[in-house]
Amino acid sequence: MQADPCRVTLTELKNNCSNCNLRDLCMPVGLKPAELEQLDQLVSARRRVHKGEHLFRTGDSFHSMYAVKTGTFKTVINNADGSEQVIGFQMTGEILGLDGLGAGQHMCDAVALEDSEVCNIPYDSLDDLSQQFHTLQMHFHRIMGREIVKDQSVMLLLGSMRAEQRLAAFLVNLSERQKARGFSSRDMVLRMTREEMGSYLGLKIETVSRTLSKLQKDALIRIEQKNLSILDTAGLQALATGRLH
Amino acid sequence: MQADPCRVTLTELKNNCSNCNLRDLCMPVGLKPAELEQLDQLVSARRRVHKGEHLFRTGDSFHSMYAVKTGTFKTVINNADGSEQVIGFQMTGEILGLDGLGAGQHMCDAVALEDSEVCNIPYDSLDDLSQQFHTLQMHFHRIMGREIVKDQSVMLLLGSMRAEQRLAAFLVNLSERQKARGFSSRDMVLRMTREEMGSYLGLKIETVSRTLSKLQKDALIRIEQKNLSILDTAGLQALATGRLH
DNA sequence: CGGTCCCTTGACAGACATCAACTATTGTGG
DNA sequence: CCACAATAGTTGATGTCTGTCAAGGGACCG
Repeated sequence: MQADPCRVTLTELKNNCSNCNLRDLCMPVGLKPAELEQLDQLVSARRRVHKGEHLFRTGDSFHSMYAVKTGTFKTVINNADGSEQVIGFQMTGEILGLDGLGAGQHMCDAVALEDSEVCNIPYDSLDDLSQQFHTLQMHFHRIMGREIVKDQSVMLLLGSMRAEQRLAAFLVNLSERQKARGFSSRDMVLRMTREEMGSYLGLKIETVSRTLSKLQKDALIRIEQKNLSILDTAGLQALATGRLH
Repeated sequence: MQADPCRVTLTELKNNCSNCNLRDLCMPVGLKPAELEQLDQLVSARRRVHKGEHLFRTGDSFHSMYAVKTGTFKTVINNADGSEQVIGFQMTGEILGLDGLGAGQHMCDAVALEDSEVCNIPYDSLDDLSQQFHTLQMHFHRIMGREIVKDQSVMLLLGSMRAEQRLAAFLVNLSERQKARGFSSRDMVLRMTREEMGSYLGLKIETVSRTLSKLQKDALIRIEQKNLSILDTAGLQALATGRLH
């Protein structure tokens, strides 16, 4: 199985990490000018992925990681029995594809939730460059470390929270990530369906719907289709961290 | 907060990865003799940790990773509301402490489940050596990639399996890891309590106990205190992968 | 040998899943 | 641009799995 180039447009636009407005969030954090220039060489191409299309699939051989330039993705694991589960949502500035490092092939599907664009980070080149620039290597390790910690906090969520708490924690997390990107932490658009939320949170779609309704009734949020407003940040946070009930 | 040397014995025994019988499982996989020798220099000290003692704690600054030489550990996350959850069990040859890479401090507690011994892998040294030996760097990345994939498969378990399936998957996983270490995949000793199992699997202790009893009633396993025998590997596997019910 | 911790089992309750019906929204082709 | 179909979301009724509460037995340790 190969990365399907069929519907995915590969745009050979030159990237420029140096000037990218994501450089404080993404790969180049803390690099010196000379190192940044090298990184620019490495991150050579961007790639457009339309809504619903795959960036990569389970089993695709691993050559590259991807930084989300614009848009949103979901990553999905396919279970042995045919069922699938969303294991993450990636937004602007976040890195996709680290799952391929272990076995040399991707272990999940990455699908665009809206028309999106990613920067290609070829692993071999990053590897080589890491050998020259210690800062880059350290930063790469830090990114992987954060990925591990992030996954573990999801394990905590799935293992020990109830539906309302899971939703609250999820929304607070999205809000914080929006804020870190300079967007409103109060109003946002949920790019995923209720079902995808549920899959990620280990809940059925009906439970997601009911719980969102309840959060709205309790005046913590206002939700209208995909448009979310957080009305009571402190209250939602308190719910998420289990300081209530 | 510092690593507490109080009760943990630091033995300055010289390690020898070259001769270690774990070298096919652990850090040195696939290294050449010259590289192995360098690794021997790096992995300088071993450390004994008695049952119930901490190898590191949440908040300890991150200097080193650890390879389990003998024994078993659990890693535990402390939630904001005081509750805690087991997020992993580490056995011989497995690496502990990768969670510290992200923020420079450990994000979980590591506790010995029996008298154990670990090899110290100082991060700075590994980092330096990785710059010299590409093989080592690649191997380190692979280890981190596997950690990420492992965590994601636990997310799958917690998000979409029912109690019986979780236990089955857990026992199958333990069995496979035992086998990879040259031990019986049929008979083993569960080093953790029912409560720790439950915490890891997102189940209460009563459910763990009941479910184990049911697996025994169905002649899939035989369990007597901490001693487990797998009677029907295929059946357990089928249950774990959801090919039944 | 006694205390503590660990485990098991039963009865009951509660949270979430399932089933079902209905509405709203999005996408498609004429 | 409208009409229709397909997809997405909401809400109610009911069922089931797991959690909670409770009691008691057994193993381990000092």
